[in-house]
Amino acid sequence: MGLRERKKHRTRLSLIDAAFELFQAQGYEATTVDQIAAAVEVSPRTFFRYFGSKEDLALDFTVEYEDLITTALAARPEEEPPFAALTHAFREFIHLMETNAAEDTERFLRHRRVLDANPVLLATSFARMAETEKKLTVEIARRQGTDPVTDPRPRLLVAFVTSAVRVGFECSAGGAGHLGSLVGNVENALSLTEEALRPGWDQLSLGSSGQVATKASSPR
Amino acid sequence: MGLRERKKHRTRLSLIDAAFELFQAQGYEATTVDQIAAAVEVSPRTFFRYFGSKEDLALDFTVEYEDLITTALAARPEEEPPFAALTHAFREFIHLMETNAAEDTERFLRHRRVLDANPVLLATSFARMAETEKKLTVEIARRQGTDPVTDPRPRLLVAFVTSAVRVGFECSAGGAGHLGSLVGNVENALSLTEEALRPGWDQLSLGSSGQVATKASSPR
DNA sequence: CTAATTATGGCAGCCCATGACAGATGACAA
DNA sequence: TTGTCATCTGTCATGGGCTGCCATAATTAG
Repeated sequence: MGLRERKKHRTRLSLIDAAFELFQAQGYEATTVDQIAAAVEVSPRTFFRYFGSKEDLALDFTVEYEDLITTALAARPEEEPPFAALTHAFREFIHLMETNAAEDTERFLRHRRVLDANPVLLATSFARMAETEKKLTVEIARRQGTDPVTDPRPRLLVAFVTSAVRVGFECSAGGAGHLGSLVGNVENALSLTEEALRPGWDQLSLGSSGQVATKASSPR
Repeated sequence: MGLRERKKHRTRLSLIDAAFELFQAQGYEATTVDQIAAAVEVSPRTFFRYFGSKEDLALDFTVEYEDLITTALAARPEEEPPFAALTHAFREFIHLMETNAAEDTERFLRHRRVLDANPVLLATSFARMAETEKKLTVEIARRQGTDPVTDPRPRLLVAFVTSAVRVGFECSAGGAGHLGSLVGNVENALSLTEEALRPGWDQLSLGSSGQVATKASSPR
């Protein structure tokens, strides 16, 4: 890897770190791109060569997490039922945050704190999750042997699990920022979801419909 | 109602209608506030006196819908189990769009089309739904006789149902814009969700935990 | 060392959004 | 009707987010 590339990578990380320090110190909205650029001694114009927008920087990690989750799901054994595969993938992801290098763990918690302090940003981060949901749905549908676009069931399954994770995060939002409670809350939400679902529903074993949607009935 | 107030109301509606016409013609992003203001022959500054932002205008109807849904839920009979109350509230809401005046129905469909064409906007609309979810959760928790902040179960139930509605909308996104298919898809998604959930789970009848979250276990 | 590639900085400009001030318009009472 | 008052509206100025353009400086390749 050449000098040029290393330099770029370093600048990128510097921008992220400087930005999040400012976000924590004075809030996301109150922090201007000029401030971030100045902190790294880079022209504001250059900032936008690294990140498409201030929001892009703030939510940059989401793409990394998307990779982690989708690959975690892909790595689950083929025999595992869809719901178990999904929840285990998410569990693995969360526990990865614990076993990570302390530096990465600290970054993760800082992200969470900034997001929890900015409802709009938090909402946007979940909005970006929609893309991840699509990918997860494709994989789940494959495992269920159904079609991810005409059959809403894999989509529903994915939505249920991601909802649980989201609720788990929400529960930990206010309370401090230590990782343990967050992990516990997500675990708990996933367990509750498992209790809530009818056993075997995720395996499409019964001859239940699911394709009714394509008929687009028009009552009344 | 005085002339002044009528005028304001008329200007407000004109702005919304002009905006959505432009949104459909050239896209949301490509439409500037100046264009909207010009179309209604109003100064751009005045635009911001009616709406806090361009996005506010585009998502204005969400607050109206929030009212409809929360009051629909509140109106459900007290004996009705929580899940049924929720789904019926949503069903009523959707069917209301059908029985509405043709003008309102047309507006509703136009909203959907613009949202479906703008992923960011769509995502933001669901983000705003978070507020609605909170209110629904409070009511559901009340009916379940549990606490909406310490017990994640009512939150999960609400999240499941709203997820289903969202998936129903998604299914209808591409296909044309006629109301029938949308209603059918949402109905279908709700039915599938009912199939997916373990009967009685929403009534917290069993002695299942639910409060485990507060212990914040930290495995590994 | 030279030449091509590429990152950077500065500038000008667009759009969104907000505060301040002044003028216009409707509301209301004498 | 008229005059006062509240409120709405337009204009101006400002700041922040974001982009295109061009010149310059740095890195890399030959």
